[in-house]
Amino acid sequence: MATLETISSIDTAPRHPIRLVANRTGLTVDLIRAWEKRYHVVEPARSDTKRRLYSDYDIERLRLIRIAKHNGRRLVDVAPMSLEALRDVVSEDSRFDAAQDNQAEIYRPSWSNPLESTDTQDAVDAMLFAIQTMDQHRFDQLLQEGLVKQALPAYLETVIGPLLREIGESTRLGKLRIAHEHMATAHLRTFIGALRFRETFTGSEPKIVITTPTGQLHELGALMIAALVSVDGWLPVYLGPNTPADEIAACAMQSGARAVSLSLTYPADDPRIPTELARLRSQLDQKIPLFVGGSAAAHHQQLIGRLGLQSPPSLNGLRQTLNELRDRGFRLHSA
Amino acid sequence: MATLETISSIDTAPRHPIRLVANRTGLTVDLIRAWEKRYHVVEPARSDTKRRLYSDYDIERLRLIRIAKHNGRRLVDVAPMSLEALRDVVSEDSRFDAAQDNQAEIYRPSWSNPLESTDTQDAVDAMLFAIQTMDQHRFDQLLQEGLVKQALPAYLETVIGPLLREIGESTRLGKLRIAHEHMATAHLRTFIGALRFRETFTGSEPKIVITTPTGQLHELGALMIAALVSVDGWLPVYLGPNTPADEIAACAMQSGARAVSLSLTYPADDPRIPTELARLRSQLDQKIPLFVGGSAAAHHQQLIGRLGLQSPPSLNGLRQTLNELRDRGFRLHSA
DNA sequence: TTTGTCTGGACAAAAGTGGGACAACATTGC
DNA sequence: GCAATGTTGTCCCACTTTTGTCCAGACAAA
Repeated sequence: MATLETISSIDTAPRHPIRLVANRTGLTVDLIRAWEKRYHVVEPARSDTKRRLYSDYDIERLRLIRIAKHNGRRLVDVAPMSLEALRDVVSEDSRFDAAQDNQAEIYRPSWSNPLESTDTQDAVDAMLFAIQTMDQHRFDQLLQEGLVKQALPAYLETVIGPLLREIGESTRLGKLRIAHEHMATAHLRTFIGALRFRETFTGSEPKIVITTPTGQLHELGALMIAALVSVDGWLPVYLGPNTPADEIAACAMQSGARAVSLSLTYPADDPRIPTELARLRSQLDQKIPLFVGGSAAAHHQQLIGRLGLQSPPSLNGLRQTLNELRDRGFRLHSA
Repeated sequence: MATLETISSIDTAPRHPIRLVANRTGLTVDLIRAWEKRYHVVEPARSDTKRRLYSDYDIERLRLIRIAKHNGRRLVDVAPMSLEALRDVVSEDSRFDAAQDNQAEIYRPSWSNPLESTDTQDAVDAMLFAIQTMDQHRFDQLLQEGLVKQALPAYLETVIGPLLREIGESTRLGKLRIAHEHMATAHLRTFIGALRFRETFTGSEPKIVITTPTGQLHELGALMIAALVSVDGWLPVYLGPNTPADEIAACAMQSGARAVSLSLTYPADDPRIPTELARLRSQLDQKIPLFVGGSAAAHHQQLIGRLGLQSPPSLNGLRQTLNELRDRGFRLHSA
């Protein structure tokens, strides 16, 4: 696959002329030179005739510096930073932006299957390529095709989950633009949301409230859960992202839900998470189990244990636990 | 116990320029300086050229003070408070807010306006009732039914649009819980998103980039536009909410879009809006028109005029303008 | 020949600073 | 109530610092 060759170490071989760098970074040629002259932002190698030759590394630096500037940093401050420091600064800034940007979804499914067959990996790569070229139609097509080949639960676990993780990672590393990530996220939101319409309801399904707590703006993990559990005969009460604990509890009460499931992804260390979880657990009927999943669930193991929450290791684990709960509940209910 | 570890130690090293602080807190640069001048809200360190340098601690203070203000506190009262005192005040206020929410009345059809054409108003009322009773299935059913009775553009304008306004208003007034609003929003996101799949593409449609600018987190307006224009033979490049100006411009360039449309709803007075719009307009090819719609567009009439943007008064107006643009473009293209 | 890049410098726009003015709004005292 | 007073967001000014753009003359690439 050539789409996303491992990006961990960026090529430092000097090969790109300044014009190409300008095109890729969105800076002007003059500006790149001015930055070099004044702050030594990058020190490109030279050809034997003194032409500047930039490496991928340089381009990455320039891109990040441009973003940092846009976030309000001063050139003087960011110019001497290393690539790693720049990445930290940029991700920190966008994380703490007042409006809590949608950027850089780092979805690391703690419940993902470590063994990946090449088949699904190819599918993911093809999708990433479609995203990179902004080929929405192709992307839709691939999503639909994949769904035909596998049952929904397996599809979510082996394709959609890894895809989300790769998108997040690639965006963070600058391989994908934020615009690409936005487009992909919006399409996936539509796609996964539409899955739920394929189910028919009898009205007697047990209900499960699904959402993300305050501060967690990425809803795709939660939406995947909603799609998944509806396959198994649950009726998801889906609240979207960023719901305060009080509201989740009230909703569970009003709808008569038998379970609540939350998805935690980003930011993983939001200080509001412990408070919200504790608050929710205390307001919720003790008989209602509270599930916590998502890539960031691992950061809160201790808390989860103390509060008596459930944190299934994978989508499959969640599914099984819910099935047991449903059947047990059914017996109790009819007895 | 570490469960509720309040982030006790915040970095007090001065390093952030005022612009970044404005970005992170949502305050304007002027306001931050005014607060310092009058109440010494924060006393940032200075660079050797007298530029203000704020610490994380300062930013946290400013953020809390902004929230306290939003909750109705007076600046004079909160300005001298310590960080801990501020946290207490803010959490106390939000608890009180939540308590008030609990008193939300049961559905009263006070929102049925007798003057309105009863048919669509009835539909909206019925949907609101379904939302309040958390009857998702009924809500879906009503949404689907309504779509059968009217063509999509009329449906969006006479039912979905008013419904969104009513939901927002009712939530603001406490008639609906936040949980209700979340459920309704999530469902509408799925419903409207699914509409776009009904269209078939030939690949020769003109493209239009549709999104909301940085800070605008509500995407339903933009999504409605995407659904609408696809009826008229445009191919929407839909980016979801909260896209930085640079990314919008880059996306328009890469996808070769012929138009860009933004939706502004909330917050209407976000100080980033003028900057982002100006930035976008300047980066975008002059030949590409930039449309600005949504309920908050009215707050920016002057800006829209100055930048030469287009702001159609209604969805229908947008539709007509786009149709003309499409046909004109077609002639030019084939001439 | 034409186009692009190089260096060094000049210039101008943008953004930050201190000070102050002002209008919108809320609160207080009568 | 109503006028006086206090509060607060925004804007303007004159000045400095920072940053983006442009130019000239020389050279290299196509």
